[in-house]
Amino acid sequence: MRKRVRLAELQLAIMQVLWDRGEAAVSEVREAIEPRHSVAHTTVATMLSRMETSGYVSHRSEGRANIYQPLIEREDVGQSMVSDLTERMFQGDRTQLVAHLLAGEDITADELVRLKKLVRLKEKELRDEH
Amino acid sequence: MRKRVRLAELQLAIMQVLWDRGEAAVSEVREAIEPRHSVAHTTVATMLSRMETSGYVSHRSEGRANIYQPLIEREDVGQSMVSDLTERMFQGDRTQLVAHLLAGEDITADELVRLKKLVRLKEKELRDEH
DNA sequence: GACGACCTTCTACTGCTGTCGTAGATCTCT
DNA sequence: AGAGATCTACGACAGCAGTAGAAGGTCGTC
Repeated sequence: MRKRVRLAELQLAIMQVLWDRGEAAVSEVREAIEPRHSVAHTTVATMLSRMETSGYVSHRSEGRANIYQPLIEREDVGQSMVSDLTERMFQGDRTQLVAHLLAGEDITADELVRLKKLVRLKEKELRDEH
Repeated sequence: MRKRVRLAELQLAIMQVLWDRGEAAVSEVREAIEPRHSVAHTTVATMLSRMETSGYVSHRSEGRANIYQPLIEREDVGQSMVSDLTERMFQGDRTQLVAHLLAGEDITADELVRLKKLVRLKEKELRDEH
């Protein structure tokens, strides 16, 4: 059982970059998050440094630059955050979560098909476990 | 379009009580959240007072006590928070969200059935819109 | 009419997140 | 060698969430 991780806004954006690329220098991270989060270079550096303290990333030094790598996995964090929301907002009722998801106005027929597939797949998986 | 609301841990716990009961005095709220959040009476009072400033609740005074009521709706907050997570964690891909939900180990066959029903219902709803 | 129980309001402190500026190291190009 | 660009490291500060003590009002009951 991995421990629960809850990442805040900017931290998550930064992690996404690291997950996408495997590793990245501070300036790469900064550029990558630029569209949504327009912050100074030092802001990113500070964040990364703190995230290292928290055990989320590690770095090695390459020339003058620090290259950061993720230490936690995207899948784990994703699952943590979904469970977390389910518990806090819907008292653990997963169907509630999905209900709210579907209530979002702009859901497409195509998405619904994919969702059904996901559920069917999981059903099969459950059956095969015995 | 209602505005996005993101509630933190304790605040959400407090809102849940108000949603469940329609309204509640500080001490009621405190008792209700006790199991998960064991905090002083004044902590709850402070929180509620700040939440009033943020426009999440309002209160009227009944005798010596303040009775608080929710000003935001459970449904709206639920949807806000789901959208928010979907965007921040899964780049808006809702199927990803569900995939992670299903990856939680302890999902039951019964839940899967209910999920399928939800999706089918939504499909029907979409079709009927034309 | 005084006591204790119960409430609110005010004030304050901690820790986390976000945000940078400044200082100083280093590389790179002319 | 000197000028710029680029990086890190450090320190600072603001805002929000959580937490609660102290001070002071109000109510019921002997």
